[in-house]
Amino acid sequence: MSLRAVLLITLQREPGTGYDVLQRFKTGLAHVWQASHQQIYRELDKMRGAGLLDCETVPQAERPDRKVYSITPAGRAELDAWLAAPLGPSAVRQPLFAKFFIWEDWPAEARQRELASLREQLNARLQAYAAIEKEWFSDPQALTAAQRAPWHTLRLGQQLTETWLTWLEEIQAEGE
Amino acid sequence: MSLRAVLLITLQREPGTGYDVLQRFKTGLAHVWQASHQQIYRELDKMRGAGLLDCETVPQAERPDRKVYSITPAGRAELDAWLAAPLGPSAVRQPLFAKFFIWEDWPAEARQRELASLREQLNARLQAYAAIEKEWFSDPQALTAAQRAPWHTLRLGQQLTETWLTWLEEIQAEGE
DNA sequence: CACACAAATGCAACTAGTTGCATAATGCTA
DNA sequence: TAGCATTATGCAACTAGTTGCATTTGTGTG
Repeated sequence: MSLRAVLLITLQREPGTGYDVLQRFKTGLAHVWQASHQQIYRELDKMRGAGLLDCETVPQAERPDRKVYSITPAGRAELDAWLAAPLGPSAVRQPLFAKFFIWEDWPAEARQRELASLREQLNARLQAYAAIEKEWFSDPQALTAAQRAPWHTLRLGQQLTETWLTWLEEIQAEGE
Repeated sequence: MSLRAVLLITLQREPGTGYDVLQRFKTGLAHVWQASHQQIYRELDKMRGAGLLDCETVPQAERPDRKVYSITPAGRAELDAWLAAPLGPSAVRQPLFAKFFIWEDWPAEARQRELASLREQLNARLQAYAAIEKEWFSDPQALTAAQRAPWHTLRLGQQLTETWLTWLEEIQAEGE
């Protein structure tokens, strides 16, 4: 259901194609939602079938047609209903934590590789956040309420990543 | 794949039934992995079929048989392979963040309910952590290396939850 | 010129997880 | 004594997400 809602949100802001949505998921929305192109195309088609989206096919010279989706009143209603209902708790799945539960059998070198790899991932994430911040929220003082809200989500993302990194550094220091 | 690995870990520590594993997922492993009984039973049977687990059926007077699973050498090998390979990055899916991206159309009362509900969930999580800490790690000084590792995961869980709560309080304060 | 990449879409087969229902005994509570 | 929780298992149908492959044309790189 949540992918649907995210698609409705991005398309109510501005109609677009599956490919457009994919690009938004890769840049401005990267810390909010990620999905493969296959999933996006399939879901958009299902939503059109369910009457939540309209689809206008724009032929292009010598290239595959662009299918531009826009939200319908029914889609708008579904989005409003989703906004109104608080989200349920999400399931906990922490494969890394599981490895810590079998510490005795987790070879030291594998462990060090794992933690180094995680560290890279976390640093890469911080860089991605910085890029988004620079592009969209370069002046936090000048933000309107509507811009300020998504900016808060970026801040939380950064803070969570920093919490991870601090913990990681402690663990790595202890490992020597 | 990760559910498999988590099942291998819990069963190599001590053989048990699907029901046993479910109980462990509800208590000591609650911040590591959660899965429904259906998923667990199905996966255990598939793993037995793949030769990763042995199954011994223990009949009980007037109740359904207990099926006690234990890990085989093949299962052990699969677990070792999983431990050796660093985990890939996990997909980002933050439905709450998505709601912040449509702030203009997110009614204030729905928003307040959402944040209040989240706050309860986070506080409940902290309480669950405290219960686990009390039961398993009451004396952090006296922990062996093998106990110390899972204790670290609990600490990170707590710190992440606190990061969330601090952020939430800021957002709620700003909302007035 | 060959090769890779970007723009733009899609099918098919798979794995992972959810939801609803069902069974069957025991023990506890109103 | 009726109803509910616990112990213990499972099927069937569903939704969600992944992986591998395939098409067509332009544009840039070595």
